[in-house]
Amino acid sequence: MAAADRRTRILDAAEELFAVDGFDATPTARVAEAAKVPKGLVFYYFPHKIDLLLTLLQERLPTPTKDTLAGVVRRGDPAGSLVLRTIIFRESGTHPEVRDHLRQLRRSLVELTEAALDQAVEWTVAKTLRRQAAETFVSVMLDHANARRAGGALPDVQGAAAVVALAVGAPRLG
Amino acid sequence: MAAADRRTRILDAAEELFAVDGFDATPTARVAEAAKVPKGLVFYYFPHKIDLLLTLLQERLPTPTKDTLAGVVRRGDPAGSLVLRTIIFRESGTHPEVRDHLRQLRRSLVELTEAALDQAVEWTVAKTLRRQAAETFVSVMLDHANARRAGGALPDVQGAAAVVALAVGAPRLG
Amino acid sequence: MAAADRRTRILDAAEELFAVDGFDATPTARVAEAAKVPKGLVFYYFPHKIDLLLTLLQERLPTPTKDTLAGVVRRGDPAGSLVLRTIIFRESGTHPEVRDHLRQLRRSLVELTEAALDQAVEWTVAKTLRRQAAETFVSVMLDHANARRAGGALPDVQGAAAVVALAVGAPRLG
Amino acid sequence: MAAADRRTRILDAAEELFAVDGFDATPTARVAEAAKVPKGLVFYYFPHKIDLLLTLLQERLPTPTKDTLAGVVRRGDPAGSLVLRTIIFRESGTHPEVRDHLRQLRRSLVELTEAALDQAVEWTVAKTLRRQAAETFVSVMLDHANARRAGGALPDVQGAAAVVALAVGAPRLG
DNA sequence: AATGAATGAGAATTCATTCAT
DNA sequence: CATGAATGAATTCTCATTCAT
Repeated sequence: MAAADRRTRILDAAEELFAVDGFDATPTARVAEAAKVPKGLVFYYFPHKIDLLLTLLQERLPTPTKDTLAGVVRRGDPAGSLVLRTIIFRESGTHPEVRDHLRQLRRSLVELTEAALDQAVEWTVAKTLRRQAAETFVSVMLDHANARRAGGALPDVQGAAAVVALAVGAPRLG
Repeated sequence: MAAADRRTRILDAAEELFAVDGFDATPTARVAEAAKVPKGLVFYYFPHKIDLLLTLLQERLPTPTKDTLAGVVRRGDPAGSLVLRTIIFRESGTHPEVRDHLRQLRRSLVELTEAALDQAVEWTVAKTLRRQAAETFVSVMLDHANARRAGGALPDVQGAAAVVALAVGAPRLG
Repeated sequence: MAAADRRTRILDAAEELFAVDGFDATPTARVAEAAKVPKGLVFYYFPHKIDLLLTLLQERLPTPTKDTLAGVVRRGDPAGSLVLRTIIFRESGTHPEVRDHLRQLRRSLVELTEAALDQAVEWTVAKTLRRQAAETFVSVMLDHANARRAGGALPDVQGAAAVVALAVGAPRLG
Repeated sequence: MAAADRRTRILDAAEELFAVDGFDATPTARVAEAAKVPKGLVFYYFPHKIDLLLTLLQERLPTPTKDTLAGVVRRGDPAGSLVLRTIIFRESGTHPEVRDHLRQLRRSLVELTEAALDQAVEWTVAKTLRRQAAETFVSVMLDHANARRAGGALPDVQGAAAVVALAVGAPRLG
């Protein structure tokens, strides 16, 4: 219990710090400090630094769902795990395992969006257009997540939803 | 001129290495090695490592032009400076100066796209829609550049162009 | 008895691992793992790592016997491990107890060899020569054991036996 | 010059410490300290700890010569440390390069001893016996060096020389 | 008696940066 | 101007040992 608790605290700290400062720029010592555990304990649970990142991805990155999508459109924000996606973006260029997660995330988002489009319109949308529309929207979602990390002005996800809806002739998307 | 040449070689090497491995993961020694100059010379021209990155941004990141946009739509590829944008994305979360560059890049791309939309359609597009359409397209462009660095499947920029064109009622965009 | 069993398994594992990888290069955790006991138990029975080695010395290093010697000569191999084990100790040459054991082992091997020589020849060998011959042979035995760890070509123990036998004028030694 | 000097001091310190305490038991920090250079400099010249050992091997391990052998026999001591140095290498029996050096050293010592035997006796010694005699003597030399590290009683190298000489029928060896 | 979580003192190694020449 | 030797703070990781339960 205390044990699980401390492991959790370590992951919490890592998530926060990796998102803010980046994986490479975050010494394990700082993770330990933020988690208020001794340095050795971090390596007890996560023998290599990269294991922290991988564990975060495996245990905390939820598979996108219909709700995810709805949340994105409604609030312009991909629900809870935005922080983790932030991390994914940053590190995917460097760590292959992370890259795979990103690839998968994109694919499942596209599929989900296609399904959402199908439900949103009453008529049949041409396959190609549907795919293009879905990919466009997913790009905006990902760009949004990425921009949030990068700290610039955030793209307007709802606006994109409107644009895409118009393109497929639907009144609204979501 | 030999001097200018060596300085250029250093920047070339830095650009390449930063793009591939990331800024933090690239020791200055490796830049020197790749540029075939002595290590001391790198610090002679760029007293601090970050100066390499900043100089790259200032001297080599072109302001987007109409041609940029045309190139993106036509070839689905943001012209020459993709590499630098790669760097921008990766480092923007960590280095404030870099973040500013990214912000500016996005803004000028949006403005440019709005202008392009105006030219592409014969009638007047509602301001809000035009802005949303432009932002959507810029998101796709940036997502494309980012995805290229991350190494996943590349989003379909031309498809996005088609979607956006449809949304604003234009036959084609570009 | 379960207890005795587990203690034995720990010593077995330690002996094997120390012989193969060396004392310093073998973490106690690996001993525990190899013995299939929890890590804490190793320290329960052997409060300090060195105690593993010392116990091995005291409980498992048999006093060399005539049979030992015969085995060495006949098979060119230090029967089962007697000498091989000495290698273990050499590792921690800094530890006084270990050094003492090693010294003693050498002495008793020399004495044994002298006795063997006496039996092998029918006439009396000069004391000095006998001692020199015995020491020579013991050196070869120990060098053999050492070389085995180091992984090089093994010295020819039987050849050495022949040489020594010739020197003291005996037809054969062993 | 100052540079070469400091590099030399590092190697001197390493040689001394490795011989006394062993390779594994000697932190690079202690080498630096003994050489009176900053820790970083050790890694500047020898990027990995093992390089210290390898360099010692390549630069300081002389090929054994006739004089070596004579010294060994005459003073019962491996002239200056030739063999003593080999002990260093035995430490890191896991490193292939080190093992190779050790193997080679043994071989060249055996060859040298065979040549010495040929010169020492007037008649022809049978090939097999000569080889056995040489190997025996080399084993004693190596065991001597080893025992020195272990700190026990030193085997009598001159006695071994006498034994070997007797075996091949020569009055004296060396 | 038994154990696995916890700890912290090192260990090797990296690297931006300085500076004497 | 140019350079490569020099530096030391920082970083990841290891492991013997302790101890609460």
